[in-house]
Amino acid sequence: MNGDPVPGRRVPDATVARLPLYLRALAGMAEAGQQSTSSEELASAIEVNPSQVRKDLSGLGITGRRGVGYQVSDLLGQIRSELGLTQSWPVVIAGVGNLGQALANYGGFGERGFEVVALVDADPARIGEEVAGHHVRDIRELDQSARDLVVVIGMICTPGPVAQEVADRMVACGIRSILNFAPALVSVPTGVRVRQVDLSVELQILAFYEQQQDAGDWSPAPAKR
Amino acid sequence: MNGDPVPGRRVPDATVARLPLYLRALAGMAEAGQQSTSSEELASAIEVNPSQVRKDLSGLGITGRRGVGYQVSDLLGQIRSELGLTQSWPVVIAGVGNLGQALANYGGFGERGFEVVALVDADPARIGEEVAGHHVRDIRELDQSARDLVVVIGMICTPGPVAQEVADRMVACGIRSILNFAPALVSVPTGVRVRQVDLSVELQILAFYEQQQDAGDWSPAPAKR
DNA sequence: CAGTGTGAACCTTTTCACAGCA
DNA sequence: TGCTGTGAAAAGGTTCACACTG
Repeated sequence: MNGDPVPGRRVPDATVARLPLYLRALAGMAEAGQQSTSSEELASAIEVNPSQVRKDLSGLGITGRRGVGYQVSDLLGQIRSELGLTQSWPVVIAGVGNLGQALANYGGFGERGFEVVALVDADPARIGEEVAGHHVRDIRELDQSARDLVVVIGMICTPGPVAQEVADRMVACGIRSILNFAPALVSVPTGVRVRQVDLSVELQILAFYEQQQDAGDWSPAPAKR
Repeated sequence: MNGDPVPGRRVPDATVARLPLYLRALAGMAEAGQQSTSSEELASAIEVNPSQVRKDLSGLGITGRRGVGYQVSDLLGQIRSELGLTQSWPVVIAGVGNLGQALANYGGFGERGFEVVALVDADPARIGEEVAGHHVRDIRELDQSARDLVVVIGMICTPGPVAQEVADRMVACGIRSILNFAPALVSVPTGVRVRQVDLSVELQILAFYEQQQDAGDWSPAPAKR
């Protein structure tokens, strides 16, 4: 199945971004008891071209059977292993406002091997509160918590202005991957990865296309993501 | 009318995706009382190449002064108008679980011209509740609400399995842009736009790169500044 | 001069087309 | 026969280099 003898080399970023989508589609098929699938079925499930699917998979060294397709269970295992989801990843959330609480309670993480193990905040009123089965701790204990729990992934759910400070603190205690929901860019030393998720950015992009439609009538609606 | 290589205005998707980032950077500058800026400053604020900035702007027909730079206030106005943020967009949220509530309370939308005007849910226990200053209404009244309030943007914050059903309902009442937070792809007729935001996808991508580092030899990955 | 505007080179990603194999 | 695997072409996006101008 895997334990990959490391087939090709570097996986294109665009492929990496699609792996979670394949995973979701495959999980659905497996749950429905489906045994095998095709590049065409996968492609339509995630809305890309079938050759794209074949390129992605073959680039990972994953191979199907010609004339037949891919084995759902194999594929599931291989992609899961490629994404590093065979282990469980402890995660810390900084900032337990509305968004932080929502994420702490969000079931989708656990299902995929991410376990929220600590919540921290700077607001004294919040410290000690119980959220999603955890005590909220003082952010100044982050160092302690992160090391104790071997956390390497942190999520920032604070207001924008303090995001950088929180990120620095995370980096200082050995966190190497940060998912930043605060509406501010944070900068980190090389070797640390940041992904930015700004909810209002997505809305603004929708507004752009909405307004395009109103303004000048383009004949064919692209309909692309 | 003709679907040909139109000389005028076709903004590349990649540019559109950067506009909200420019906007945020510019808003910060304006707030700090800064009068003018350069492609270099903007570039470093959003972490792209300066020529990228000049390409983006000139592609929008926005022009600076050679040897000088761009006027912050002008630029702000032009990008805001390009994004359609001179008007206010009424938005409806379907699903008031943790995430829906967080979004309903999220300040970042209002600042940018998105106003949450209605919350709907299918759970009888939730209907009538007060969330973020709104009564939660029965999702079956969505049609009524959406038309009354001229909503064209909807956010889906329901569990995955009902997302498609909710999307269909939204489309049926005239909503043309959907931001889908549910972990499921929804399909819609052409002319309706969907953007998918899956919180666990982002985490999975981080996990991939995290694992890469652990696994392999240390051929210094670019790690782009 | 400092910093924009832009053609051309370059790189990444997607799509096409078809050979190859169960 | 049906569907994978993959070179080759096309499209899309980014970076370079430099002419140009206030």
